[in-house]
Amino acid sequence: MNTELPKTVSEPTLKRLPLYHHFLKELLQREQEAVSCTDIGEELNLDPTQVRKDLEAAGISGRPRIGYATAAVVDGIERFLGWKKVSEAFLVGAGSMGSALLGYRKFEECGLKIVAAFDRDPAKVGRKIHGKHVLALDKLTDLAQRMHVLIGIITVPAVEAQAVADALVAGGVRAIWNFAPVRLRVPEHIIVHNEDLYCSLASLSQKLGQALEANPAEPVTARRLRTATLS
Amino acid sequence: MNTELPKTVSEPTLKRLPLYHHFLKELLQREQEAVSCTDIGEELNLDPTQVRKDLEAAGISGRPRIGYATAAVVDGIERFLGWKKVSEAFLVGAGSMGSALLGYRKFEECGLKIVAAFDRDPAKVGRKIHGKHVLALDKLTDLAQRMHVLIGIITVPAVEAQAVADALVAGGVRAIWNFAPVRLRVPEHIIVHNEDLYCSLASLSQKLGQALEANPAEPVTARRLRTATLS
DNA sequence: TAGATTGTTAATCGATTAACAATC
DNA sequence: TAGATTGTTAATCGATTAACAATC
Repeated sequence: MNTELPKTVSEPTLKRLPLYHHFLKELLQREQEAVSCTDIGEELNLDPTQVRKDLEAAGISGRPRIGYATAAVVDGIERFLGWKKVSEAFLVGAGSMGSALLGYRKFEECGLKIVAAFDRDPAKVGRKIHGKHVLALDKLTDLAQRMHVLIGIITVPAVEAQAVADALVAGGVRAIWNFAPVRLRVPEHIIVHNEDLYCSLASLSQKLGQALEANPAEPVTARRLRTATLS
Repeated sequence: MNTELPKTVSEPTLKRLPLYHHFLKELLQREQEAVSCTDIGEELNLDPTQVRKDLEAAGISGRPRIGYATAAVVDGIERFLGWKKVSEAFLVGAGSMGSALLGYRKFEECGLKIVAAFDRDPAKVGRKIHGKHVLALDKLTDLAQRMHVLIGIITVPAVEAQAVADALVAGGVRAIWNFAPVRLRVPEHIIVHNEDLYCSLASLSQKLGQALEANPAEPVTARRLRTATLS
């Protein structure tokens, strides 16, 4: 009876959809009711055909000659990305990165509600960060199970990440957003997204090196000035 | 005279190299002097041929039957990624995310040295975060210019990001690591890397939604228990 | 009607994977 | 020598881009 085929959508497409969403929300505020792929492409520096393909993948259609109805696209993207029904998450590791994430209020508009944080450090347990309770790490699995929390966010140091992942999986979590610079070993059916800043940085670093090689800068005299300035 | 052709290396490859680096450093500590692509692939769940191709792209070669010399690979990756010569960076936006990044000490091992932070907020200016001075935002361009800083890290709110990018570019920065959820408009020769958490989250969220549709969980009775537990 | 824009199919491009020869 | 592993070329796969028909 279900006509919808579970065609999977490519990662690049999934990451572009929020960009469209963001732009179209702006257009909505300016009360622009229709938009073409060309408009979107120009704003975001993307090929119009690619935009059209992405929207099609998200199940959104427009009308020849008219374009897409702005509100319909916004709504369609939200629905497609699962932003309508918010999932609860536990954040593990209330360090500086964890605390920063606890402060991202817009996550809730993107289907993610962090309901509690966990930390090993007794000094942090019992406190609140950005309005969220910090609980003891050893309660993680049990609470995840009882509360049927679906998402785990890992912001602990690398060495602890695997143990935390195990605890989350034991607690029945279905997806893990991993900020620790390690590859986690988890059962196949668990969705893992790695947010490894060192990997991103590596790519930036390499490109900068290439660019500097091709077109160096910074004469030595300037270097000397620099040292004087900072110290 | 320069035999090296500036063949560009793909983004996926660049992001895998740090993974190899991390694993091989571990092997080094265990004094394992040689390693095969199969070993690496098994550890990181990657195709051995892909590993070999990646290493080749980084200009690293091994020996048939023996494998790769662990130390040589570690060194080769560091050299290739530009981790040997550290570039200085300014971080703009000393909020929670900015502060978190200021605390990442390992960045220096990856070619990135954050030398100062900037913020609009007078209450933050003059203070130190993780040992780095917070300076007034209006000094950004001038200081970047005089110190020949090459990298800018943007951790300000979305609305301010473009202005900050402009200031960084005016200051002569060559690369921008952008954590604000906006697409920046910068001259062509500037390298921009977007670290848009909402885009990453979107992809996670969509996949979770798909997975839940295929295999739902969480009976209503459990939901009720949950509410009782938290409040 | 004419023209702009979507929808859709085909072509291109690039990355991954497979096959196999070279080599220690 | 035999066998394991690299190096390298070919095949596959998937995403992007181009071409063009359909349509309002």
